[in-house]
Formats: sequence, C-alpha cells, structure tokens
Amino acid sequence: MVMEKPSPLLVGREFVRQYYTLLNKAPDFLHRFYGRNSSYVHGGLDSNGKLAEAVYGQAEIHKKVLSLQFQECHTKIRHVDAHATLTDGVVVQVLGELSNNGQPMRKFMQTFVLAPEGSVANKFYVHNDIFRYEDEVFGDSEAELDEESEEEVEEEQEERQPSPEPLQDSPNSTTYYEPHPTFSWASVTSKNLPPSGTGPSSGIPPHVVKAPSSQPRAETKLESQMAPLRGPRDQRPRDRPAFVQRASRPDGVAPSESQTGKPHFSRGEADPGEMDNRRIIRYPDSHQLFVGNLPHDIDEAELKDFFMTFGNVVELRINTKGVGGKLPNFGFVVFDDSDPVQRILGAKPIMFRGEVRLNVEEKKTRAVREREVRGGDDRRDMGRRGDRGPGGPRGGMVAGSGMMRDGRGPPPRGGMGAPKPGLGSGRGAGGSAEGRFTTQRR
DNA sequence: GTTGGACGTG
Repeated sequence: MVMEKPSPLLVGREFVRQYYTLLNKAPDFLHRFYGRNSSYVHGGLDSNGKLAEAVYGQAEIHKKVLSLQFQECHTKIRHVDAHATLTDGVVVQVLGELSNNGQPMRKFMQTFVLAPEGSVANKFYVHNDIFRYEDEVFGDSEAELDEESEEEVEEEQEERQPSPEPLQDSPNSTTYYEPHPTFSWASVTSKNLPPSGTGPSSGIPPHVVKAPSSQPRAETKLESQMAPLRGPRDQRPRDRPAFVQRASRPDGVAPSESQTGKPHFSRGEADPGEMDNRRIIRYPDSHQLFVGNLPHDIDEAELKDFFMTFGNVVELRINTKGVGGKLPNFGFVVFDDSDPVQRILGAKPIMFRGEVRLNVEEKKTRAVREREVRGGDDRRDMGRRGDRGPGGPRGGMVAGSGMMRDGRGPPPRGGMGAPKPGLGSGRGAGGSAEGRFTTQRR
C-alpha cells in the first residue's frame, strides 16, 4: 500500500478551502498555518504610501493578523493555480476578491508556498504568504507603471531580498507559539463532512474545516480512498525524478509523465481546454453536473465561485426556462475532470447559501432520463454509461493506435458502438449509491 | 418548478 501523494492541485485547493474558511470563521487561529520562518504580507501601505513589507515568524504573523482585524471576512475565489515546487512543496496562486468587515470587495492576488512539515506525510505549513490588493499595486493611474516597468524587469530580479534574518524573530521569547503548523492533507473525500452546520454565508461551500477550537484537525487521514482510483494523475513515486531535462516546459508538470514516450495522449485525461482551443470540445457527461433548484437571483459568477472549490470549472451555464411565468432554475457546471463531480455527489446534500439545497446530479441525456422515469432503477447505477461521447477525444480511450493524426478521429477499425465495458471503473461503487435524488415528490 | 448545445460514425 503505497500511500500516494495527492496532486499539487488538490493540495492547493484543499488548502485554499481551509485557509479562507479559517480567515472567515476564526482569523485568530490563522497564524497556526505558519511556521517559524514563514513570511507573511497582507496588502497594505506603509506610512510613505509604499507597499507594506512582510513580517516573519509565527509570532509576528499572529500580531500582524490581529492588527488587520478580520471580521466577517469574505472572499470570492476566482481562480486557483497550484504547482509542485522545490523540495516537495506546493506553490499556490489565488486570484479573488476579498471584503473585510462589510467593506466593498477588492481584487487581490495571493501566493502561498506550502512546504512539507516533515514529520507527517502530506502535511504542510505555509512558508510564504504574499497577498496584494490590486488597487494598491496598480493604483489609479496604470499608465505610469506600465510603461516604465517594462524595462525594469531585469533590475528587479537582481534586487535579491536581503533576507531579513529570519531565524531569531522574536526576542520576546516568551511567546512560544505552536510548534507546528496546521494544514494537512485531510479530507477530500467529502464524505463524512458536516452537512452544513452553520451555513456558509460566503461563497464557500458547506463542507470545510471546522475552526480548530482545540486542535488543529490534522490527523484525519483518509488518504487511502482519495484520488487514486482514477487515472494516472500524479502518481510519481516517492523518488522524484531529480533533474529531468525539462523537456519543453518546466512549469510544474510532472516531467516523468511528459517523457513516457507516448504521444500527447498519455494521460487519458488531458484537459481539452488546453489541448485545442480551436475546436469546441464537448465534455463527457461524467464531467458535468446538473444543478437544479437554483435560487433565481443567482448569477453565473456566483455559481462558479461556489463550485470552483470542488474543482476546475471550465464551463458553466444557467438555464432559465422562462416559460409560463415560472422560472425553475437549473444549470450545468462542467469540470475538467469527473472527480469533482463525484465528490459533489458524494457530499450531498449540497447546501447553497446555507439554506438552499441544490439538486445536483451527473448530467443525463434525455434518453437516459426517460428510461429512468419509466423503468425505475431496478438496476442501480449499472456501471457508468461511459463517456461514450460523440467522438470525444477523451474519456478512457487513450493513446493507442491511430488517433493521433488530427486530434480527433475514431478508433480505426474497432466499432463505434462498443462502449468499452470496463470503463467507468473505480468509484462507481460506493460513490453515489446512497442519496439518489427524488426531489419530485408530488 | 428541473437535464443545454452541437459534435458527426460505420
């Protein structure tokens, strides 16, 4: 049983979820994410109007956080990137908007470097936390900055930060803060998550960390059933491929994969969004979530915020049937992977704004729907109807024979109709079995 | 109150 490492993206997302939840619910505990030599800057300008500088060490960070007076701090996360970085760390970049204490939303960018805590696998602390408000950086006049800075880029790089002697940061050594930081890779299985508790007033989905009242919620390990079932996501073994020649792009993509001889399809799950943006790609139903019972005043941005923490939302639309004076609201959220969909289904009931129970289902085609209505579901679930899409280049078909000629194209001789029996594999079993929806009481 | 749109095969 080799415990597999969660992918950087999963780590990043889970961290982001926990971090902003804590920021909202219990900012006084935020410092627990940091370590002795961590750096922290959270926007702000100093007396000269220049961007505020960082503080170092958990104690200073705690002070700083308190001074920032977070209250009812809400964030809307617009985007999260996370890549593996040096020394088994994960670098996470977040773009979003933040509102503290009832003030207006302000756009920000925040970068975290998560470093392995060492003693426990998959446990991280925040080594760097860099937060800037867009308006403080760009100011009102964008022009001046822009034009000048183009050539100054090189200089900036040379100004190596004079590393403000991090080690002994608190002379008042009486404050010995918690020795270890607290983010650990815990639950992504979303089972066993509190259904809603107190409704999330922000855009953060219901299931999240509870504020660490006494303990940092670290030791819940359910790794065994996490990501792996699926595909070859990030299963590079413990040994990292030291310095593999950076084939084409050094950016975070596990090099071991990009080298495995196969043509561009080696993963079987590449994000179509990137691999060709010229063609319109249809995502398989397994990547798509039907969402019913939406409040009518919702807009796509809000819905996207809500689901973004589950995975990468690549497409989303809200469909209002404006017929007959009613407006039943439903929509579709498309992810770049089926995992988020399964996690959402497993996390039912999904509460939105703390009060609305969304009806979430894997998207069905009409044919499937009708069949269900008529026959009931005697055969429960009977294997996922595979991603038998319209020639979708994705799904499980993978590499193999001829299909590299144009990116699209059916498997040559086989037979179109053959659904490939073993396809959906994995999680079908326990996953969605329980809470089949029956909103249609009548 | 509830499941889009457009893809194109042997």
